[in-house]
Amino acid sequence: MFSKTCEYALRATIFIAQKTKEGERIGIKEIAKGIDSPEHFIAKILQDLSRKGIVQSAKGPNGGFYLDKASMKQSIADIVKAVDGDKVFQGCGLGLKQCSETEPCPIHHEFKRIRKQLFVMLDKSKVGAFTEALENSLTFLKR
Amino acid sequence: MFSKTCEYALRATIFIAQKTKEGERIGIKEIAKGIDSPEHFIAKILQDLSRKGIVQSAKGPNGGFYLDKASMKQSIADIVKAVDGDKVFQGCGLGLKQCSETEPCPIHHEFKRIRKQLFVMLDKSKVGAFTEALENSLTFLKR
DNA sequence: ATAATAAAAGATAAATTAGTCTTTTATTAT
DNA sequence: ATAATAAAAGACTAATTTATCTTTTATTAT
Repeated sequence: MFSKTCEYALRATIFIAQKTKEGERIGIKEIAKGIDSPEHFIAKILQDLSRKGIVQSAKGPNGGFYLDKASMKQSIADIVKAVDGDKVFQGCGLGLKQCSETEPCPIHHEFKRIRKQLFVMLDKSKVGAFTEALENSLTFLKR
Repeated sequence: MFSKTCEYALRATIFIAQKTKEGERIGIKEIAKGIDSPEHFIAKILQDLSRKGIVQSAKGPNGGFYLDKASMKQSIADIVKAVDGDKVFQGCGLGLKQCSETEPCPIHHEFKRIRKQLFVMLDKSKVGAFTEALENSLTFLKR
Protein backbone atom coordinates (compact mmCIF):
# COMPACT_ATOMS: atom_id res chain seq x y z
CA MET A 1 0.00 0.00 0.00
CA PHE A 2 2.69 2.47 1.08
CA SER A 3 6.37 2.62 0.18
CA LYS A 4 8.90 1.17 2.63
CA THR A 5 10.12 4.68 3.26
CA CYS A 6 6.60 5.66 4.21
CA GLU A 7 6.10 2.66 6.45
CA TYR A 8 9.30 3.47 8.34
CA ALA A 9 8.29 7.13 8.47
CA LEU A 10 4.96 6.26 10.05
CA ARG A 11 6.46 3.88 12.60
CA ALA A 12 9.19 6.36 13.47
CA THR A 13 6.81 9.27 13.89
CA ILE A 14 4.48 7.27 16.11
CA PHE A 15 7.50 6.10 18.10
CA ILE A 16 8.76 9.65 18.52
CA ALA A 17 5.27 10.72 19.60
CA GLN A 18 5.35 8.12 22.34
CA LYS A 19 8.79 9.20 23.56
CA THR A 20 7.81 12.84 23.41
CA LYS A 21 4.84 12.15 25.66
CA GLU A 22 7.26 10.52 28.06
CA GLY A 23 9.19 13.78 27.98
CA GLU A 24 12.22 12.48 26.09
CA ARG A 25 14.04 13.45 22.98
CA ILE A 26 15.07 10.34 21.18
CA GLY A 27 18.12 9.57 19.04
CA ILE A 28 18.37 7.81 15.72
CA LYS A 29 19.86 4.65 17.16
CA GLU A 30 17.05 4.15 19.64
CA ILE A 31 14.47 4.91 16.98
CA ALA A 32 16.01 2.35 14.66
CA LYS A 33 15.91 -0.22 17.43
CA GLY A 34 12.45 0.80 18.58
CA ILE A 35 10.85 0.33 15.18
CA ASP A 36 13.16 -2.36 13.82
CA SER A 37 14.49 -0.41 10.85
CA PRO A 38 17.93 0.01 9.26
CA GLU A 39 19.67 2.76 11.21
CA HIS A 40 21.16 4.71 8.34
CA PHE A 41 18.02 4.48 6.31
CA ILE A 42 15.77 5.82 9.03
CA ALA A 43 18.32 8.60 9.56
CA LYS A 44 17.84 9.67 5.94
CA ILE A 45 14.09 9.48 6.26
CA LEU A 46 14.00 11.48 9.50
CA GLN A 47 16.21 14.11 7.94
CA ASP A 48 13.55 14.52 5.28
CA LEU A 49 10.65 14.46 7.75
CA SER A 50 12.44 17.10 9.79
CA ARG A 51 12.87 19.34 6.75
CA LYS A 52 9.17 18.96 6.03
CA GLY A 53 8.25 19.85 9.60
CA ILE A 54 6.65 16.49 10.32
CA VAL A 55 9.07 15.84 13.16
CA GLN A 56 11.25 18.24 15.12
CA SER A 57 14.92 17.74 15.88
CA ALA A 58 17.76 19.22 17.89
CA LYS A 59 21.45 18.71 17.29
CA GLY A 60 24.14 18.20 19.88
CA PRO A 61 24.14 16.72 23.37
CA ASN A 62 20.64 16.09 24.69
CA GLY A 63 19.52 16.48 21.12
CA GLY A 64 17.37 14.10 19.20
CA PHE A 65 13.93 13.94 17.69
CA TYR A 66 10.64 14.99 19.21
CA LEU A 67 7.23 16.30 18.21
CA ASP A 68 5.84 19.73 18.95
CA LYS A 69 2.15 20.22 19.66
CA ALA A 70 1.17 20.72 16.05
CA SER A 71 3.07 17.62 14.92
CA MET A 72 1.39 15.60 17.62
CA LYS A 73 -1.97 16.41 16.07
CA GLN A 74 -0.94 15.36 12.59
CA SER A 75 -2.72 12.42 11.06
CA ILE A 76 -1.31 9.31 9.45
CA ALA A 77 -2.82 10.62 6.22
CA ASP A 78 -0.74 13.80 6.50
CA ILE A 79 2.45 11.78 6.74
CA VAL A 80 1.52 9.45 3.92
CA LYS A 81 0.83 12.46 1.71
CA ALA A 82 4.11 14.09 2.65
CA VAL A 83 6.13 10.96 1.91
CA ASP A 84 4.31 9.10 -0.88
CA GLY A 85 2.23 11.92 -2.28
CA ASP A 86 -1.50 11.52 -2.64
CA LYS A 87 -1.43 8.87 -5.35
CA VAL A 88 -2.87 6.35 -2.91
CA PHE A 89 -5.76 8.71 -2.09
CA GLN A 90 -6.31 10.08 -5.58
CA GLY A 91 -4.85 7.80 -8.23
CA CYS A 92 -6.73 5.50 -10.58
CA GLY A 93 -6.76 1.83 -9.60
CA LEU A 94 -5.86 0.83 -13.14
CA GLY A 95 -3.16 3.47 -13.50
CA LEU A 96 -4.95 5.78 -15.93
CA LYS A 97 -3.83 9.38 -15.72
CA GLN A 98 -6.98 10.85 -17.22
CA CYS A 99 -9.34 8.75 -15.12
CA SER A 100 -12.05 11.00 -13.69
CA GLU A 101 -15.76 11.36 -13.17
CA THR A 102 -16.25 12.17 -16.84
CA GLU A 103 -13.77 9.61 -18.21
CA PRO A 104 -13.82 6.87 -15.59
CA CYS A 105 -12.01 3.56 -15.76
CA PRO A 106 -14.20 0.49 -15.31
CA ILE A 107 -13.70 0.40 -11.54
CA HIS A 108 -13.51 4.15 -10.94
CA HIS A 109 -16.59 4.66 -8.80
CA GLU A 110 -16.19 1.65 -6.54
CA PHE A 111 -12.51 2.35 -6.16
CA LYS A 112 -13.13 5.93 -5.25
CA ARG A 113 -15.47 4.85 -2.47
CA ILE A 114 -12.80 2.63 -0.92
CA ARG A 115 -10.06 5.22 -1.26
CA LYS A 116 -12.31 7.72 0.44
CA GLN A 117 -12.81 5.38 3.36
CA LEU A 118 -9.10 4.76 3.54
CA PHE A 119 -8.45 8.47 3.64
CA VAL A 120 -11.08 9.17 6.28
CA MET A 121 -9.70 6.39 8.45
CA LEU A 122 -6.09 7.56 8.14
CA ASP A 123 -7.09 11.17 8.57
CA LYS A 124 -8.85 10.41 11.83
CA SER A 125 -5.77 8.60 13.12
CA LYS A 126 -3.71 11.25 14.89
CA VAL A 127 -0.07 10.56 15.58
CA GLY A 128 -0.41 11.41 19.25
CA ALA A 129 -3.30 9.03 19.82
CA PHE A 130 -1.41 5.75 19.87
CA THR A 131 0.71 6.26 22.94
CA GLU A 132 -1.42 4.60 25.54
CA ALA A 133 -1.98 1.37 23.65
CA LEU A 134 1.76 1.17 22.94
CA GLU A 135 2.64 1.76 26.60
CA ASN A 136 0.35 -1.04 27.63
CA SER A 137 1.70 -3.39 24.98
CA LEU A 138 -1.68 -3.60 23.35
CA THR A 139 -0.05 -2.53 20.08
CA PHE A 140 3.47 -2.73 18.66
CA LEU A 141 5.88 -0.96 16.32
CA LYS A 142 8.43 -3.72 15.87
CA ARG A 143 8.79 -6.93 13.83
CA MET B 1 -1.99 0.81 -4.74
CA PHE B 2 -0.93 -1.78 -7.32
CA SER B 3 2.33 -2.14 -9.24
CA LYS B 4 2.52 -0.76 -12.78
CA THR B 5 2.78 -4.33 -14.00
CA CYS B 6 -0.47 -5.12 -12.23
CA GLU B 7 -2.23 -2.04 -13.56
CA TYR B 8 -1.29 -2.99 -17.11
CA ALA B 9 -2.29 -6.60 -16.44
CA LEU B 10 -5.74 -5.50 -15.28
CA ARG B 11 -6.31 -3.17 -18.20
CA ALA B 12 -5.07 -5.78 -20.67
CA THR B 13 -7.23 -8.54 -19.26
CA ILE B 14 -10.35 -6.36 -19.29
CA PHE B 15 -9.51 -5.33 -22.84
CA ILE B 16 -9.06 -8.94 -23.93
CA ALA B 17 -12.38 -9.80 -22.26
CA GLN B 18 -14.08 -7.16 -24.35
CA LYS B 19 -12.52 -8.39 -27.60
CA THR B 20 -13.31 -11.99 -26.72
CA LYS B 21 -16.98 -11.08 -26.31
CA GLU B 22 -16.81 -9.53 -29.75
CA GLY B 23 -15.54 -12.90 -30.96
CA GLU B 24 -11.98 -11.80 -31.72
CA ARG B 25 -8.57 -12.94 -30.71
CA ILE B 26 -6.43 -9.92 -30.21
CA GLY B 27 -2.70 -9.37 -30.82
CA ILE B 28 -0.13 -7.68 -28.63
CA LYS B 29 0.10 -4.57 -30.78
CA GLU B 30 -3.58 -3.89 -30.63
CA ILE B 31 -3.65 -4.56 -26.91
CA ALA B 32 -0.80 -2.12 -26.37
CA LYS B 33 -2.68 0.51 -28.35
CA GLY B 34 -5.99 -0.29 -26.75
CA ILE B 35 -4.75 0.18 -23.21
CA ASP B 36 -2.01 2.72 -23.90
CA SER B 37 0.90 0.64 -22.63
CA PRO B 38 4.46 -0.01 -23.87
CA GLU B 39 4.21 -2.81 -26.40
CA HIS B 40 7.17 -4.91 -25.30
CA PHE B 41 6.31 -4.55 -21.68
CA ILE B 42 2.74 -5.68 -22.04
CA ALA B 43 4.06 -8.59 -24.13
CA LYS B 44 6.16 -9.71 -21.18
CA ILE B 45 3.25 -9.30 -18.81
CA LEU B 46 0.85 -11.24 -21.02
CA GLN B 47 3.39 -14.01 -21.36
CA ASP B 48 3.30 -14.32 -17.61
CA LEU B 49 -0.49 -14.04 -17.37
CA SER B 50 -0.76 -16.74 -20.00
CA ARG B 51 1.55 -19.06 -18.07
CA LYS B 52 -0.59 -18.49 -15.00
CA GLY B 53 -3.77 -19.27 -16.90
CA ILE B 54 -5.25 -15.81 -16.41
CA VAL B 55 -5.44 -15.25 -20.15
CA GLN B 56 -5.36 -17.73 -23.00
CA SER B 57 -3.23 -17.42 -26.11
CA ALA B 58 -2.66 -19.02 -29.49
CA LYS B 59 0.45 -18.71 -31.62
CA GLY B 60 0.64 -18.30 -35.37
CA PRO B 61 -1.70 -16.77 -37.93
CA ASN B 62 -5.10 -15.91 -36.47
CA GLY B 63 -3.46 -16.32 -33.11
CA GLY B 64 -3.58 -13.87 -30.28
CA PHE B 65 -5.01 -13.54 -26.82
CA TYR B 66 -8.48 -14.37 -25.61
CA LEU B 67 -10.30 -15.50 -22.49
CA ASP B 68 -12.00 -18.83 -21.97
CA LYS B 69 -15.17 -19.11 -19.92
CA ALA B 70 -13.38 -19.63 -16.63
CA SER B 71 -11.06 -16.68 -17.20
CA MET B 72 -14.03 -14.50 -18.03
CA LYS B 73 -15.42 -15.16 -14.57
CA GLN B 74 -12.21 -14.23 -12.78
CA SER B 75 -12.25 -11.21 -10.54
CA ILE B 76 -9.97 -8.21 -10.44
CA ALA B 77 -8.88 -9.51 -7.03
CA ASP B 78 -7.73 -12.80 -8.61
CA ILE B 79 -5.51 -10.94 -11.05
CA VAL B 80 -4.10 -8.62 -8.41
CA LYS B 81 -3.22 -11.64 -6.29
CA ALA B 82 -1.59 -13.42 -9.21
CA VAL B 83 0.53 -10.42 -10.14
CA ASP B 84 1.26 -8.52 -6.91
CA GLY B 85 0.62 -11.28 -4.41
CA ASP B 86 -1.79 -10.68 -1.56
CA LYS B 87 0.28 -8.09 0.25
CA VAL B 88 -2.31 -5.45 -0.53
CA PHE B 89 -5.06 -7.62 0.95
CA GLN B 90 -3.09 -9.04 3.87
CA GLY B 91 -0.07 -6.92 4.68
CA CYS B 92 0.37 -4.55 7.61
CA GLY B 93 -0.13 -0.87 6.85
CA LEU B 94 3.03 0.00 8.73
CA GLY B 95 5.06 -2.80 7.16
CA LEU B 96 5.35 -5.07 10.22
CA LYS B 97 5.79 -8.73 9.35
CA GLN B 98 4.50 -10.05 12.65
CA CYS B 99 1.47 -7.78 12.75
CA SER B 100 -1.58 -9.84 13.65
CA GLU B 101 -4.62 -9.97 15.87
CA THR B 102 -2.45 -10.85 18.85
CA GLU B 103 0.42 -8.48 18.05
CA PRO B 104 -1.29 -5.67 16.16
CA CYS B 105 0.29 -2.46 14.97
CA PRO B 106 -1.43 0.73 16.09
CA ILE B 107 -3.69 0.88 13.04
CA HIS B 108 -4.18 -2.84 12.54
CA HIS B 109 -7.90 -3.15 13.16
CA GLU B 110 -9.02 -0.11 11.21
CA PHE B 111 -6.70 -1.00 8.37
CA LYS B 112 -7.99 -4.51 8.24
CA ARG B 113 -11.51 -3.24 7.86
CA ILE B 114 -10.59 -1.13 4.84
CA ARG B 115 -8.54 -3.89 3.23
CA LYS B 116 -11.48 -6.23 3.64
CA GLN B 117 -13.75 -3.81 1.86
CA LEU B 118 -11.18 -3.37 -0.88
CA PHE B 119 -11.01 -7.11 -1.32
CA VAL B 120 -14.76 -7.61 -1.37
CA MET B 121 -15.14 -4.87 -3.95
CA LEU B 122 -12.39 -6.23 -6.21
CA ASP B 123 -13.60 -9.78 -5.74
CA LYS B 124 -17.09 -8.85 -6.87
CA SER B 125 -15.69 -7.20 -9.98
CA LYS B 126 -15.57 -9.92 -12.62
CA VAL B 127 -13.39 -9.42 -15.66
CA GLY B 128 -16.24 -10.19 -18.06
CA ALA B 129 -18.58 -7.65 -16.54
CA PHE B 130 -17.08 -4.46 -17.93
CA THR B 131 -17.71 -5.02 -21.62
CA GLU B 132 -20.97 -3.19 -22.04
CA ALA B 133 -19.89 0.02 -20.36
CA LEU B 134 -16.69 0.01 -22.44
CA GLU B 135 -18.63 -0.55 -25.68
CA ASN B 136 -20.86 2.39 -24.89
CA SER B 137 -17.91 4.61 -23.96
CA LEU B 138 -19.18 4.97 -20.45
CA THR B 139 -15.81 3.75 -19.20
CA PHE B 140 -12.29 3.74 -20.65
CA LEU B 141 -9.04 1.78 -20.59
CA LYS B 142 -6.75 4.41 -22.10
CA ARG B 143 -4.93 7.57 -20.97
C1' DA C 1 7.70 -28.25 -47.54
C1' DT C 2 7.69 -23.24 -47.19
C1' DA C 3 6.68 -18.65 -45.93
C1' DA C 4 4.20 -15.79 -42.97
C1' DT C 5 2.35 -14.87 -38.56
C1' DA C 6 2.26 -14.32 -33.71
C1' DA C 7 3.38 -15.56 -29.09
C1' DA C 8 7.31 -17.41 -25.93
C1' DA C 9 11.62 -16.91 -24.26
C1' DG C 10 15.83 -14.72 -23.14
C1' DA C 11 19.07 -11.14 -22.58
C1' DT C 12 19.89 -6.38 -21.56
C1' DA C 13 19.13 -1.55 -20.21
C1' DA C 14 17.08 2.28 -17.67
C1' DA C 15 14.81 4.13 -13.80
C1' DT C 16 13.32 4.05 -9.22
C1' DT C 17 13.48 2.63 -4.53
C1' DA C 18 15.98 0.91 -0.69
C1' DG C 19 19.93 0.90 2.00
C1' DT C 20 24.93 2.11 3.55
C1' DC C 21 28.88 4.79 4.72
C1' DT C 22 31.58 9.10 5.43
C1' DT C 23 32.04 13.91 6.27
C1' DT C 24 30.16 18.28 7.91
C1' DT C 25 27.61 21.35 10.87
C1' DA C 26 25.35 22.79 15.04
C1' DT C 27 24.86 22.49 19.99
C1' DT C 28 26.06 21.73 24.71
C1' DA C 29 28.71 20.93 28.81
C1' DT C 30 33.12 21.32 30.66
C1' DA D 1 38.07 27.44 23.66
C1' DT D 2 37.54 22.50 23.47
C1' DA D 3 35.74 17.99 23.34
C1' DA D 4 31.79 15.33 22.94
C1' DT D 5 27.38 14.60 21.04
C1' DA D 6 23.93 14.12 17.61
C1' DA D 7 21.61 15.44 13.49
C1' DA D 8 22.35 17.14 8.45
C1' DA D 9 24.29 16.49 4.25
C1' DG D 10 26.40 14.13 0.57
C1' DA D 11 28.19 10.40 -2.04
C1' DC D 12 27.76 5.85 -3.05
C1' DT D 13 25.97 0.82 -3.58
C1' DA D 14 22.42 -2.73 -4.02
C1' DA D 15 18.06 -4.36 -5.21
C1' DT D 16 13.84 -4.13 -7.48
C1' DT D 17 10.75 -2.54 -10.92
C1' DT D 18 9.92 -0.95 -15.39
C1' DA D 19 10.99 -1.16 -20.09
C1' DT D 20 13.26 -2.58 -24.57
C1' DC D 21 15.23 -5.47 -28.06
C1' DT D 22 16.46 -9.93 -30.27
C1' DT D 23 15.96 -14.73 -31.08
C1' DT D 24 13.25 -18.94 -30.86
C1' DT D 25 9.20 -21.83 -31.15
C1' DA D 26 4.59 -23.04 -32.56
C1' DT D 27 0.84 -22.62 -35.85
C1' DT D 28 -1.47 -21.79 -40.14
C1' DA D 29 -2.27 -21.08 -45.00
C1' DT D 30 -0.34 -21.72 -49.37
